[in-house]
Amino acid sequence: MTSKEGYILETQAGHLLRRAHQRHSAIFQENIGESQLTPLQFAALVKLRDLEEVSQNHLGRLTAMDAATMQGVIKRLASRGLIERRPDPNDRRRLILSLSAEGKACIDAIIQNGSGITAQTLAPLSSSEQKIFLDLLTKLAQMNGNGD
Amino acid sequence: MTSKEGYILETQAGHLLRRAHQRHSAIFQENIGESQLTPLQFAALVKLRDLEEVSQNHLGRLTAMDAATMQGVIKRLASRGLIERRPDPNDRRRLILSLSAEGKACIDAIIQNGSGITAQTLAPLSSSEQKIFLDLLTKLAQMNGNGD
DNA sequence: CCTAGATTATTCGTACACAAACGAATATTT
DNA sequence: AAATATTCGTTTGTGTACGAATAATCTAGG
Repeated sequence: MTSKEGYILETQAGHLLRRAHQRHSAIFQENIGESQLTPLQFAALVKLRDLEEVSQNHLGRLTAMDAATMQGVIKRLASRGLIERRPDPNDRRRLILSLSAEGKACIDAIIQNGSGITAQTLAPLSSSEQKIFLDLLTKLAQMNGNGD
Repeated sequence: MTSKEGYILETQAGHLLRRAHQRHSAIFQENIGESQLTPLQFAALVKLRDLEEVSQNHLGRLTAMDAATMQGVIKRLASRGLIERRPDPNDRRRLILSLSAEGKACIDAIIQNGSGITAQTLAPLSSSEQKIFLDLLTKLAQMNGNGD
């Protein structure tokens, strides 16, 4: 009777991670407002706001996106006029990315919501549980042997 | 100096969930063997193995995939001969899904790896931490007010 | 019975996600 | 300097992810 129930999908870490990520994405979308930024677009703008100028691949590493994904995200942000691309005079392979005026205004106006989104995502947990969860999750998010 | 560092991307739940899910996917792929099943395809086969027969949308709800996503996953599994589709005589809208002989053999042979993949995903945590983490993650994976 | 509403599967469009291969450019080695 | 290797950004192909729209079908209420 238990022969084929030895493996319960609902208790597997991968399945739960996927569902938790789904739920977070839904919360993100409900709270990001009319800018209609996606989680990845938001992450790219946040990092760009911190660093002022970075190359495309470097920004990809900082936000955990591979080169192909980054290319699409940047293309969409650039087509909306939120970021600017210019060639690196010291390395003609590179594109230097920076926020446009609109991009800076957009992320400045929207970044407060970021903490609210995280709070709402973690709302099912108590305050102490949230700390523990983030601590453990951070360990699980670490890739082996890289990190810029 | 801290004016623009108030929001740290690396400590946000959404970013960490995304990275942890990325890491799990990589582990999954390294351990799934030559079947080359994806996490979603694996999940669909596992559920189908438990239930013998389900409609497509119902299986989607059980595995947390929307109808459009499910359609693609099922189409690929069917084209590989791992599952079979037949119309429901009691409801002509529905497709009844079931494992084919090859599908059953495939998932039977591969499901043992499932626990290993979870173990490897959680390996950075101690045994007691793993229990706590899965408990908290389960709470965060719960969508509000549904679940079939 | 019969219409209004819901459900099933499909399709379209957009956006990740990543392997693989590519040309151009830089870096390293001999 | 020449040959080799690496890095940068791009493109292609496959697979999620999901909103929105659709045709076919079922269900419920009048």
